[in-house]
Amino acid sequence: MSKGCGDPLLLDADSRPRSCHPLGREFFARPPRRVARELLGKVLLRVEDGEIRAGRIVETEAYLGANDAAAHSAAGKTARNAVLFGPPGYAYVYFIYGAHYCLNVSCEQEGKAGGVLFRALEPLIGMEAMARARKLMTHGAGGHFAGDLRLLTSGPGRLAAAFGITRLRDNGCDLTSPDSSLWIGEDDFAKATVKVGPRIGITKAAAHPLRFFLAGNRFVSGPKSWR
DNA sequence: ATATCGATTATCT
DNA sequence: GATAATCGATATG
Repeated sequence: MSKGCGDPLLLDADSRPRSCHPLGREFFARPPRRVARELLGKVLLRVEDGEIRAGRIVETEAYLGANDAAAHSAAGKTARNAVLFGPPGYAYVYFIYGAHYCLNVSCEQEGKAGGVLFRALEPLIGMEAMARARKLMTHGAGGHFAGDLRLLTSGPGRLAAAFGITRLRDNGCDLTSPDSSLWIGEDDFAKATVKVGPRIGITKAAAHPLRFFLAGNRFVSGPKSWR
């Protein structure tokens, strides 16, 4: 039983999230370790053609700029990773394994690299659109996704696909502005216990405990033994 | 339930 | 030319 399931966002007449307000730039202008931990329980929103997709952030990883061999920014600024060196609160989207996009948010002040990878969300709103974007809609289900909701947003590649995130569209997007198609909000969610462990899928600097997740949440990625 | 493996391409050496 | 902050399919216990 995951916490947060019965914590719906209230929507006003414009279908805009009412009880959810954007996180300010200063939230992200801090060390990635801190931002990664505090992002747990916050909400990622995609607003497109008046339609909303939203998910509770339940798993993140911190990447520490120059002091972290596993970070994309470790070897210095390039065209690909430039957003990580820019001002805080912007989307860094990269393409990996010839197949998947992954979403990060820039941290620290401009000039200092650092970021947080979004690893898993608990779906709140727009599961049908997420299933469509993931190409998981089954025939004859009457527009309702009947499969396991974990297939939508449990994993960095999956959540990016579910939210229609691509580098072309979203790299450099301001995640602190509700006028953006993609932004991060805060509601009255009471955060559950946070757990920490080593990051996933990396070879360099693999031992550091920089993966954060909500204890026992079923939407945390990977096998049960990781939750 | 856990393990292994192939796919596929942007980016960097 | 090698590598990668992943996923889904398949095999095996």
